[in-house]
Amino acid sequence: MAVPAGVASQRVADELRERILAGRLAPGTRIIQDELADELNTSRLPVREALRILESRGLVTLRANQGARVTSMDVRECELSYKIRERLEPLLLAESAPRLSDEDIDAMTAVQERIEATEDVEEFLVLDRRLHWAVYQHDDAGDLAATVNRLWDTTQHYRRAFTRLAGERRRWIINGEHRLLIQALRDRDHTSAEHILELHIRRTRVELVKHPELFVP
Amino acid sequence: MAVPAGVASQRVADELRERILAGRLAPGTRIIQDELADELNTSRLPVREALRILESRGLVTLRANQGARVTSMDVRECELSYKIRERLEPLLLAESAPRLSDEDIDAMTAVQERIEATEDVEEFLVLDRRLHWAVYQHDDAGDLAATVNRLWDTTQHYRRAFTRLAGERRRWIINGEHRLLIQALRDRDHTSAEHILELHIRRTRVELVKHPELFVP
DNA sequence: GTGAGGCCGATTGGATCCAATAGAGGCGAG
DNA sequence: CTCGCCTCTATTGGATCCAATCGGCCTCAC
Repeated sequence: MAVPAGVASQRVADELRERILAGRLAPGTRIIQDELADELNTSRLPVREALRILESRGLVTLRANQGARVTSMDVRECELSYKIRERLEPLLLAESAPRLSDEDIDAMTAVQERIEATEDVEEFLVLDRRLHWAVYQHDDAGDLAATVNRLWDTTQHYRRAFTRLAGERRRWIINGEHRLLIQALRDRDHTSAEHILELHIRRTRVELVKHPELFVP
Repeated sequence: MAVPAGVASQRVADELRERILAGRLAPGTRIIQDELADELNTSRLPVREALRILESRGLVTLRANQGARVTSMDVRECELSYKIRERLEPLLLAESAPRLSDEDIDAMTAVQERIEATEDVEEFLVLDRRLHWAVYQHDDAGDLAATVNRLWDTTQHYRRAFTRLAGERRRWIINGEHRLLIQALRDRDHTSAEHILELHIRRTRVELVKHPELFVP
């Protein structure tokens, strides 16, 4: 079976990213080039390029002659990621919101209803991310979106751990904020939407740093 | 002569980045892997890895089977980069400023004096960047700094073009803002420093977008 | 028994070779 | 003369091979 198409290194990078984001590769895990190459039916060369790509995205950490490991963060770095998100995501919203259609906003509501219905952590993570990106979907200059995406990627593992120990109360606070955000967008009140979004991220950050035990494996 | 040390792909990436930032490779220029490999006395493999690295940094653009080109921006993308800087650099300042020593601030003043003394565009670009990074030097979580650095990198070419056509009046406005910023830092008035920095970047952005002709090569 | 030093396997880094693709230029038909 | 096809070459993408380096383990001296 020949490799179908597309640049192999991109394919490897996508696969590896997926494994990390899905939690199948924990922070600190060593990545051996040969193993990955064998599993993905390719040579080590695309794997090496993929590792460089993911290093630049912050998902893996390379050290000369010592191989690659899944990047791990401490609580300080994670907090800073959230502070960056607080400043950038409202900007992303401002770029995208004027072009949101009523149908787009209906779709957000539908996603939010599924968020409220699910009990599964993995499903929550997927849907929460989908909701945010539904808000940003009409941003046209991809650079900002790429930066923010990177922040979501590098903090995904800790967001999962945090979600696991979040109780029902916290979940409903999140849902309330999401509902407020969607309503502000529906009202075309973009300034309020920006503020709600900023507060939503800040509040999550403040809760997160109350659990430094998530960062000491 | 053997290659001294350090990972070759990093060395190639650094060299290529330097050439782009120095303006020796204009946006849109095609980069041929063989040529670069010959010039740097290495094989194409480190060059390929270097191109991946720089692609992730936004400095080069890769298209499958069509090689690499120095990334070019339109006025819209450049404006967005400045908007991002407006939000992130004050944050970077807030992280770093509390740890600035009096000597650090004296050094900034010295750099600013050199900025005011020079007539040379290249020297201005170097010193202006050095001044800003003197402000941010005590940031410890490198992720934010890396993001901002990337923004400086990708807009460097257009900053150069803009500086070339800036008259004496604009230069003195910039100098005034720099002086205000340094004074606020000296007074340990970090909130004002953040605001001055944000306004400094915003004003530059507003001026920049008045010259869309810089983006049509 | 313990610590230092050296050897060996595992793994990464780099070079060369071969295959696949895109773009340019020439050739022929209309 | 022009348009379209086709070959041919320059360049990129991928695989394999060889060299360099790191870390663990064993040995030996004290």
